[in-house]
Amino acid sequence: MFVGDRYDDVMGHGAVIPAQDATERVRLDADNVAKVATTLQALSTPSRLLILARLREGPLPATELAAEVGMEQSACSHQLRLLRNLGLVVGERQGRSVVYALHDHHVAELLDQAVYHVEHLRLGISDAAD
Amino acid sequence: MFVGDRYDDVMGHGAVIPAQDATERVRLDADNVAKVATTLQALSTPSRLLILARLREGPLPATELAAEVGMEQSACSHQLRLLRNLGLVVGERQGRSVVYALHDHHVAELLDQAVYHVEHLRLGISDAAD
DNA sequence: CAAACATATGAATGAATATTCATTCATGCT
DNA sequence: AGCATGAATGAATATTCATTCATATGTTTG
Repeated sequence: MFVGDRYDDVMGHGAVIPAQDATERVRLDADNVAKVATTLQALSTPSRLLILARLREGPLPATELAAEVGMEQSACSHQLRLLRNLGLVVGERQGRSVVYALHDHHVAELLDQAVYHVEHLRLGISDAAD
Repeated sequence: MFVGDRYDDVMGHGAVIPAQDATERVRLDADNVAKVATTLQALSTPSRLLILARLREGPLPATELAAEVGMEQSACSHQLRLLRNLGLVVGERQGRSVVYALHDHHVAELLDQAVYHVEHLRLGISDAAD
């Protein structure tokens, strides 16, 4: 399993700017696609979305987190590992607990943007399977 | 329920969420979650991402589209149906062809934002399965 | 109408993955 | 040390889902 490690400033404008002025195109080459897809997959399930959304409001120990999103501890832990491996959340041990939090503001914004745009789509979700 | 507080840089990552529209908070109730998750799932696979990314640059008839993203016609059609059902793309018949395009600017922006944030995540993708 | 082209569909298969159960590991308390 | 709590793990199961093959529907042109 390989990972390109340096995506620092792929887009070339050293500062954080809203991407809405799309001067730089979406530009998805084969490399990026896999990475983007994999990461977005983390947001593609209700359980993980709930976890992230909850953490969006602030850090929380694992057990409380599981309780709040209505999952079994084990199931939640599995999903947290996934999110951890993807670098979306971080867990810090504090006594008996491990307090989880979003990794950084990009995760938070990604969440916000995703929810915002999805909410504003005229989506006729019918998704009659495949 | 502590829902609703701000994410006042609890982590110390210097992340004060700008959010283009502060009135629209993340607010994910059980209803929304499913919809958001379902929609984001459309972006969670390389094939569909490629399709959307290509359409992001302009409309295209189905066959050309399939060719450009390197998929079989059938597979591409299946994915297009999915995207259609989700309201992310639209297809308009023009003679023999059906020309596909992104549904609206929200889809385009969702794509941009997703790619932008994912690119800027220090993600240690290792995802050692589940 | 027939032939050729363009797209959609259905069934089937295989891979990926979310969940549960049982167990283990780690930490704190008395 | 012994016990209780919190979290992670592995194996097993069930579900979800992307792709392929074969076929159907639709559309234009000869």
